Amino acid sequence: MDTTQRTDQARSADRRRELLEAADRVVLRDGPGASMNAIAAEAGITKPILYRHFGDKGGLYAALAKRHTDALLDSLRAALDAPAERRERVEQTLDAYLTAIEARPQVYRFLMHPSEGGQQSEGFDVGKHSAPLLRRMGEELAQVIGDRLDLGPAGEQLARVWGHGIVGMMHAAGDWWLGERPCTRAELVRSLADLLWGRLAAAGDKVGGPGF
Amino acid sequence: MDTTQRTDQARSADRRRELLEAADRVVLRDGPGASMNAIAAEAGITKPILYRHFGDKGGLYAALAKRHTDALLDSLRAALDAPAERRERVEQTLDAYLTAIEARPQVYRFLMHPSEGGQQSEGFDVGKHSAPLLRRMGEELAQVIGDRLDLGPAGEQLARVWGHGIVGMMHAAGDWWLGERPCTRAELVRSLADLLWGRLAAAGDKVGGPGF
DNA sequence: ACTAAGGTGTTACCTATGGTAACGGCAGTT
DNA sequence: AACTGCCGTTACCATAGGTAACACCTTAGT
Repeated sequence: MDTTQRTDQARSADRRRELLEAADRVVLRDGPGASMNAIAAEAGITKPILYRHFGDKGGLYAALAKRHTDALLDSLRAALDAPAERRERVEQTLDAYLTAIEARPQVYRFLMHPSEGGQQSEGFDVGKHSAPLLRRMGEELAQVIGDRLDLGPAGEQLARVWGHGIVGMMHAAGDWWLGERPCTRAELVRSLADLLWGRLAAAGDKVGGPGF
Repeated sequence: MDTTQRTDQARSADRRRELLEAADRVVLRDGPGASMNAIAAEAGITKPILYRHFGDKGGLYAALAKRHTDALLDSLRAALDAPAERRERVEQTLDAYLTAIEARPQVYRFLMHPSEGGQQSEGFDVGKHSAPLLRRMGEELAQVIGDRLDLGPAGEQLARVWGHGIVGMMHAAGDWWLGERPCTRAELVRSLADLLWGRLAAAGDKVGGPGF
């Protein structure tokens, strides 16, 4: 009986992984607009099985998103925990994120602002995934900041604001960069780190201008 | 003949505005998942007319988004151009943005991460709108920064990176804040401005910690 | 060997939605 | 009176998400 359940569960888990991998391929190929039918076809089966495994499309996409999100967060954590001075760590982390989105843009386009790829203008309610990743990254960063920096009495809150703010900065800049490729990754990293290091505040007004 | 065309055009424009206002009401009520049927019903007409006016759902939503986007950008420009010193302006701008999203969260949820509201998990390809607003804000800010700050040879590029980065920071932090309300708007503004002013870089390590 | 359970898989169907075709009517112009 | 141009309708199509009902196969227990 134990063995039965174990084997059953194991097979089910295996199947689930297979299905997720098929879904992954399709999403990577067709974009986030991929239909359940297409995914099922790629997996060599039909829709109802997908629904039995994942409940609904949101469930499938959530499972898919979780995979990549976890992977990305791991790589970011590694960069954040590296033995180096602060500026170096920040740059490493930014670079890790940008490297990831550069290597597999489709994946991260899917995670961030879903419905975009795909020839069809169809779609579904994918907004649910974007938030989770950004939020998780924000909270994670906030944790690190709050743990390691001495920010005074309201430090906890400050850390959270900064965590989400920095993640948002990274995300938006990365997204824009991925679309226009106006510079190298290293330059982007430097520019963002400079921003975080207060260079905006320190910069001088342009001569003759109205000041800023 | 002239009069004819003029009156026809005028009536058409009026109608278009009416339709947009109806769509606005529905989107505000039902979220971005609002169906074309619902919008048509609210306007007291049927679908084909909407399609004649806006082409497709994307067109309608684009028109809708443009309205709000323009309005928001105006208010941001005003804050950015106010006669005050730099820090003050930055805070004013952040505050203007946050005030706007606080006053009409539904609108900005629609503009930013579309498909989210609505009881249905239906949706359509709204990802197209999010980008435009963020991008436009980013470019606008980049312009201001590039125009007024002396950033050396690569200043142009730096300004663009910063523009998009800051906008992303504002967006993500605002979004998170709107969801959790962990502090007052003024506190959030101060925290973000502090971040921009390099307080992250300047903060001391926590005693006993591994450093950051 | 027979049965019960729980997984896999199918076909066929329902519903809602974006989108369109074909039609009719109502104004003003010529 | 005929023409043009917009408003508006009903009816329809295609596609996508999601579900019901049914069949199969493997394994456990009797």
